[in-house]
Amino acid sequence: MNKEEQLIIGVRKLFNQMVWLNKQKMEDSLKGYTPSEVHCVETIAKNKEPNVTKLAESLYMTKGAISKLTKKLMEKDLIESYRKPENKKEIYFRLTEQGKVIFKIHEELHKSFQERDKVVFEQITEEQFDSMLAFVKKYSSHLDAEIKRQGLTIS
Amino acid sequence: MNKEEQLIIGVRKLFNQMVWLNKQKMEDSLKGYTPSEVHCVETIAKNKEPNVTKLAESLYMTKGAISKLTKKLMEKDLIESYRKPENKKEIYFRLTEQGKVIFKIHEELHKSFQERDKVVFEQITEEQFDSMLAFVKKYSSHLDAEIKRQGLTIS
DNA sequence: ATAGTTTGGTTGACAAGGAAACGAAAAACC
DNA sequence: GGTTTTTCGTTTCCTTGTCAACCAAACTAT
Repeated sequence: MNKEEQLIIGVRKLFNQMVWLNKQKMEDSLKGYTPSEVHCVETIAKNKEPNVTKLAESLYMTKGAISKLTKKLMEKDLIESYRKPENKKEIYFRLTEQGKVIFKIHEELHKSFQERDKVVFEQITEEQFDSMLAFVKKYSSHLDAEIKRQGLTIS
Repeated sequence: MNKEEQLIIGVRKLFNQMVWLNKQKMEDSLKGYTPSEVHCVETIAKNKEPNVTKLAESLYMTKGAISKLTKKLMEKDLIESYRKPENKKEIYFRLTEQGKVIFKIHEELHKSFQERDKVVFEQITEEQFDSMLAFVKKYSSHLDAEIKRQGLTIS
């Protein structure tokens, strides 16, 4: 097995572990809200003027899925929708007060994950860190180009 | 946003892109087989004497999911099950000839992904490569320890 | 030996998400 | 302006995977 493969497999495993482990924590602190709901709240908080299509792209989910997810989040009163007077087609979302609370808790949780994993990050140099960041960014835009090249879009 | 967060978010995005892009390719070359089916075939091929529980741990899925997935793969005649004479409880799996064909195609596909992404890997030094590998490995075992520490198991 | 415990696997009810078809609004084109 | 095309969001149907209850085999301890 060559190094490229090793790295990909390693990252996949790491990713799975993270999802698995964090899910448990999330279920404790944020009972009643699923990971994707929380993730959606987070994305709405961090994007400006997100609509269904934008959310679908950010979350790598289909528009249909987002449509249902946002509906559920509105029923749970975490987000609300609004429109712009000049456009009767697009629907935008923003957090409610309750949604902001959830977002805050989620942020705290992430800080605790960082605290938990601090030891790992302490062991690498600033240069290593930067080179990884650069690599990930480069790889990501390479794939973005590749996705575009194939005329693919999210959903 | 600090660097740790940036890196995690970057990796998550990268991961999503990869899944998204590769899924399209897979659907072309391996029509009739879903990504998880193929992934399961791959895992059966690469592990020695895999049973339901082992597969669940490797694939980060529940035993129930594996039970159904393997059943489907047996119906599609990609894998077959066998037992050991001294143990009437555990069920092991191995590839059929047809399964080996699928596995082979999947391997080729992966090579083509590597070819596609070669440019990205060419831009980094051997040292950078190794340091990333070491980092991922370290992080992974840190999380493994954390998972164990919490008395969590897969399913 | 046998009672209790743990481990391996299956099942059924349920929820999340994808695919495709659809209607309505907007944009593009003449 | 009217027509076609594209874009945006929703809905329905279906698949996949989780959860939790369950059974059977294996292990443990007395």
